[in-house]
Amino acid sequence: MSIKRDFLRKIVEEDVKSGKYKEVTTRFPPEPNGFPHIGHAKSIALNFGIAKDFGGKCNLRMDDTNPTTEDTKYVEALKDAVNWLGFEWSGDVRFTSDYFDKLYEWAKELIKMEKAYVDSLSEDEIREYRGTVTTAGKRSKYADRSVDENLELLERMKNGEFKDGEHILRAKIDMSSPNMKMRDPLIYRIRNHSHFRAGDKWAIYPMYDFAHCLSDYIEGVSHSICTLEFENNRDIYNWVIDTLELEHPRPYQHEFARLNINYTVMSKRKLLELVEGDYVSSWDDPRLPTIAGLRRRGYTPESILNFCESIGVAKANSVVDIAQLEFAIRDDLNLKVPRVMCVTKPLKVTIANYKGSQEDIEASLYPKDVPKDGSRVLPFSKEIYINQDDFSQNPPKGYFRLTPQQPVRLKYAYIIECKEVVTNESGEVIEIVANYYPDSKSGEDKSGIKVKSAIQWVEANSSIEAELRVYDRLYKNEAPNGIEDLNENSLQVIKGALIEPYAINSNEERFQFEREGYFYKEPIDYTNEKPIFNKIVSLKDSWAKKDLPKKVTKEPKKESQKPSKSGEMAELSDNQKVIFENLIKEHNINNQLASILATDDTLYSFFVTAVNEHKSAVTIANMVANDVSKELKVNSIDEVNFTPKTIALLAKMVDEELISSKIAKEVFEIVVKDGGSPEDIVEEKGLKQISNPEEILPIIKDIITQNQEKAEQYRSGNKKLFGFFIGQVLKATGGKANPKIVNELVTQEL
RNA sequence: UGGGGUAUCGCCAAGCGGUAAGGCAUUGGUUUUUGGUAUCAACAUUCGGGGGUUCGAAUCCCUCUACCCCAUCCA
Repeated sequence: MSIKRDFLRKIVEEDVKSGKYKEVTTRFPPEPNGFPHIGHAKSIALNFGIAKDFGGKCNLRMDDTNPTTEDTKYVEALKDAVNWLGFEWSGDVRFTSDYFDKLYEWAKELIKMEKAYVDSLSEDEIREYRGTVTTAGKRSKYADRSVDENLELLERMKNGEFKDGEHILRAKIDMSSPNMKMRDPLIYRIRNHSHFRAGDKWAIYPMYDFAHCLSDYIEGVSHSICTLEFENNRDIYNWVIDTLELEHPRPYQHEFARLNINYTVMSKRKLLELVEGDYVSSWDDPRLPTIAGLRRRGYTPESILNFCESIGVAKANSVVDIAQLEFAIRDDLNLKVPRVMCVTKPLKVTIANYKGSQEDIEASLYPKDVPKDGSRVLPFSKEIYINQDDFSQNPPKGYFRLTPQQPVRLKYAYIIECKEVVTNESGEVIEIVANYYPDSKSGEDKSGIKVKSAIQWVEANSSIEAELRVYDRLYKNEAPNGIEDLNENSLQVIKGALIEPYAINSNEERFQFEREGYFYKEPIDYTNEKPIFNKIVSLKDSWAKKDLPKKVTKEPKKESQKPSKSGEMAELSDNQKVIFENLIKEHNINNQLASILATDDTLYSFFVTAVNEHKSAVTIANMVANDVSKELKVNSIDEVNFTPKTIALLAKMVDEELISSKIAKEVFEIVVKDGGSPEDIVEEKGLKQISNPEEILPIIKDIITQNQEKAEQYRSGNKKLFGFFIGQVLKATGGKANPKIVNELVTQEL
């Protein structure tokens, strides 16, 4: 288990530590209504990864509660994806549909508790009754049906006695809840539609909000991890479990940000649009971010897992740069796959002074920085092909390849130089006549010629023609909206590329075509007669980049924000104004503090009571407005461990310089957590402030000696380190040293 | 507009009162028979803005701003 943990793993870790759960159980719960994409991979990696890290289990559950959209082919695709990524789910694949009976019983339970009712409003009426985000909704007149009537209706709904939409089962919660999701959520709807697994048994199907939490509960899930858009649903999740009074341990829901990648789309709807509109070949089109697509393109599971790990898990909506994914696959393949030579745009080279008919050159499959062995035989003869890009008659500055003036090495073979350029009638170079240096053979070079680069080549007779499918980003737009943003050049088919025999004859599936990129034997269309390779990703190319237009640097993002009025404050009522003025005049409290106290009755009365105990308005006001207010955000005043007296005491000790304000905060936190009186805590833990320089000085000297280097840096201008020294001293004294004195002494000593 | 979230480098992302981690990208140097890899170095005096508290604030408090989610009988 790595030391660095995302926030979810921290939550899990804490739950494990506190003994909340005997075992960690997570689940990956897709709806089988589409093909999984790399966003699912993030979720898979997370859920299965957490289970693995904590020695728990992870289930694979098909959330199949909507019979009209789901299909078994998606179930297979989902299983494949999990397997391919290298994970094993615990037990069999689960289906929410397996729990339909249980779920139905719970629904009846809710009715009996008068916490659910059958509503018979129309769809439009329901929407209307729900209200809006700013106005409360109102309850349906059907909400008062008797338990028996509800039970009977539900039974008949289940048996298919009604048409779709005629009735609906709703939870009875709160039609004026600020959380729209809690306005009597729908929990069962009529769907006279057969289910791909349950067949025609049911005419009603549970809704997500009812089914999901209970399915988690049935499976003994401890941590139900989902994406951010379900944050609002968490209240129902808890409501259902609480209301049914299910026994502990019970699952809790946690949310993280879903994955977005630039230049592509991740939503089911948009992906479907691409496939159905024939903008791509199918769900496994190598340009798609689907697992099937990535897989067909040649991505390895390891690279995707590494990618998922590199992007982290957090709650901020974000868009990951596609370059990060490309890095992951390059990084993985670099150490794994053999190098091979391929000429994408062949240019014939005749070696005029080559005497023999053919020779075989043995060449390593891996560069020396890849710790793998293996070699293949490279035929060489008078007639070879090089890439058109590797020859130039008018080379740009810094061009390392073959020119009429500049020799080049044929990788693993000889150095050649251009003797004659043959052009066709339109002036295009169609052939090069070259000379080679017989004594320049790779590994036994005695020619003494220095070349700037070594290029790939293939021998004319033995090389094999192949088709290359080269993919570019699917969209030309970083944040694509729709079809109009598609990159029409996202697929480029190169026919007539020439490739060395080894690539065809070996069993390897992935190769690096040297100086070109990583390629994958097209898993479906490849035949030995017609070899086809998918380009997985290109190599980094700092030469090609030079010609590219520099990415327009965005204008400085620090757009000036409207400067808000300093110390802006809430509108005060007349009564509050009086208090406000009084606080400022009588107690010498600053505007902001006064405003906070004046606008909050609880804080104000807290303040007044505390000041009665100890007449130190400013100190107390600060503590009340900062620390007390913080606690009261979480807990109400009646359920909290402290009283105004606590604060008064603390303020007194601070005023008397018995403790520092830092320690006061610390003590306050202890009181909040465990209760007790401040004085006892200070006494018990020996937190009294040390203000005696003679006591502090040796410690400072010690720390400076231990950190000579940093002291030096400080003296030569790195003033940031001041805080470091203060921190060290305070740490050494357990926070007890009087920081003011420490400040003075450290300044003096340094 | 009510509620729920989120803001730290071009892109991800650590950080939880004491020196602003790391990765990707970018820019230079070294090595290199891949313009690849590896390696070294540079890249946030500042954490959305403004205030307050503190010896000290990305971290605590107040306030403003921007963006995302919620009014499917989808999940």
